[in-house]
Amino acid sequence: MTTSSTFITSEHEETALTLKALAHPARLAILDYLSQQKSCYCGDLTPQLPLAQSTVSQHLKALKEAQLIDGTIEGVRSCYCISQKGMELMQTKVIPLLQRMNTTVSQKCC
Amino acid sequence: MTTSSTFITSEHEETALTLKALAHPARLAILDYLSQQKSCYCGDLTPQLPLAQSTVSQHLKALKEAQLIDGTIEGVRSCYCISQKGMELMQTKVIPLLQRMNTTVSQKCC
DNA sequence: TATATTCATCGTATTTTTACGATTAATCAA
DNA sequence: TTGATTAATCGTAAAAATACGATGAATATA
Repeated sequence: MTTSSTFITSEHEETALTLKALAHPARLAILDYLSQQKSCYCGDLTPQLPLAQSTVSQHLKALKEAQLIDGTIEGVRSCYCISQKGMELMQTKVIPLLQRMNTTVSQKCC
Repeated sequence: MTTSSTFITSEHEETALTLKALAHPARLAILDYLSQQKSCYCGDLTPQLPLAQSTVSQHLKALKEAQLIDGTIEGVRSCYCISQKGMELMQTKVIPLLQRMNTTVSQKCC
């Protein structure tokens, strides 16, 4: 892990953590699914994914640690949903950073 | 690497690759810098980053392979710039996927 | 031509990520 | 109470990412 400097800012550090949590096909698929389903149980995901139950649980943990989803225990099951706080983070931090890279360069470089 | 299914689509696979390239503080910082500078040489970056020259070169390679930057050899130096094609990809693929997760859920789940 | 500069690549060590099966804890149903 | 279900956690193996120094190829300069 690199420490933040003038060049690498804490914004870069923090956003990289969120992007890292997003940067896996299964985790993107889970988030995509949750955005349609409002909520689901871990057990709903496992049969749909080409992954073991323990692996799915690990991915959910990663998403939760990145504040992208919320999870609650409901009896014997665990219910997950998109995190409002996480989505705000996306809107205010992640997407703006990606957006500002797109400084429509008029002429090709070099 | 997981293969695409109905649940994990090729969109998820492809976007995850782009996000993975973005998911590092140094690479974000480089892209951020390039978005302001239009172009720069590898040698401009190395002294600003807390990383060895070979490591910076590796990060540039990763960004190039993800189509996020273009690179051209200019004599003894290498000139890099934001890739227009990559930015289109961001606008049409990556950001839309992130955006559509934000289905403003009215009530908290679970 | 000889030397210096720039940067990619190679080899390698370390850390992190990804995945699995086995186990455990908690709850539910019979 | 007993047995089944659900999902987290543990231990572990394999793969990928990250980092470095050393080297080499190409070009520029003296």
